[in-house]
Amino acid sequence: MKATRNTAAKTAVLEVLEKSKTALSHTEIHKQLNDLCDRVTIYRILDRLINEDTIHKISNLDGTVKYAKCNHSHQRVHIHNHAHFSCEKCHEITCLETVKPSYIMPHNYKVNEINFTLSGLCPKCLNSNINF
Amino acid sequence: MKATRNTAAKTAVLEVLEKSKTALSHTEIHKQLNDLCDRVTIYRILDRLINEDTIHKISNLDGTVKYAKCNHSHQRVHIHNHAHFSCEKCHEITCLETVKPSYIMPHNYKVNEINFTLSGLCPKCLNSNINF
DNA sequence: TTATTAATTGCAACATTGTTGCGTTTGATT
DNA sequence: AATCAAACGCAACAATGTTGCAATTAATAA
Repeated sequence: MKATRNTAAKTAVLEVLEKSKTALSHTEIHKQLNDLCDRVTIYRILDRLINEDTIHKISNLDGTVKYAKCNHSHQRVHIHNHAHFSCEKCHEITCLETVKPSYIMPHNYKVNEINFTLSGLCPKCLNSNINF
Repeated sequence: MKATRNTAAKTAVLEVLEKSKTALSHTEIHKQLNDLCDRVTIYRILDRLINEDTIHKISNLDGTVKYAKCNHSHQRVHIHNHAHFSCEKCHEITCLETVKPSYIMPHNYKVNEINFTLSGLCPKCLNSNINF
């Protein structure tokens, strides 16, 4: 495989994702970096980080794509099959690392990966709705 | 609510989706209609069909968006919370109407909708892999 | 430290997907 | 047949992602 380098831009992208509690879109990352590097460069860095298994990509119900740092802390083999929550009000996406769905598949399907996204109201927005 | 009309284009779009065993993208529908109507018209028809609850929209892991006819046959109240299977080889998306995941959520989240997509190999592609 | 070289970057151009405004056409109703 | 709002086509635009290429730079060896 190709050697991969640590560049200022890559470090900065990773730092932004590390600091964020929620998954971020390409545009959000670009804004936070404040023209440190080109739009295209960010796409390429995100691709590299995904290949390195440092971040993962989340496709939301509404078609938006977000990125989040992987949590490798507890497993030796990293599995992406956790759930994501997408808030309908604030549009934040959070990883629900502890939520793992169980399900029964029909025969003759080979499942390699699952994507489980729930949407509704996150705790923050749920609380601010109490006054309704 | 606004009155909705039956037009040639709407009938044709619905027919294409009815005949298809798998979910189709906007582009795929457009090609099948063979310039019966404008690209934009198809987007508007799809929006209307979703509002009428005749079809549903599926966002795939890779960011592609597909549409499929709803199966209203057995329930009085139609629920979209079934799973979808996305084949990594032929890229077809099929509705797994019988697969409903069970899961345990953390407190303080209000779940309104769920999206459960599994990817891997569909029965067709799994069989053609036997010779490997 | 300097030279080497392949990975990375910036820029421009392009592709795809989806949206909006507006004048025209058309389906359903009277 | 007349009415009129829904639906349409077209042009223009916006957002998101990709590609080719020349210039720059990080990591390695000399």
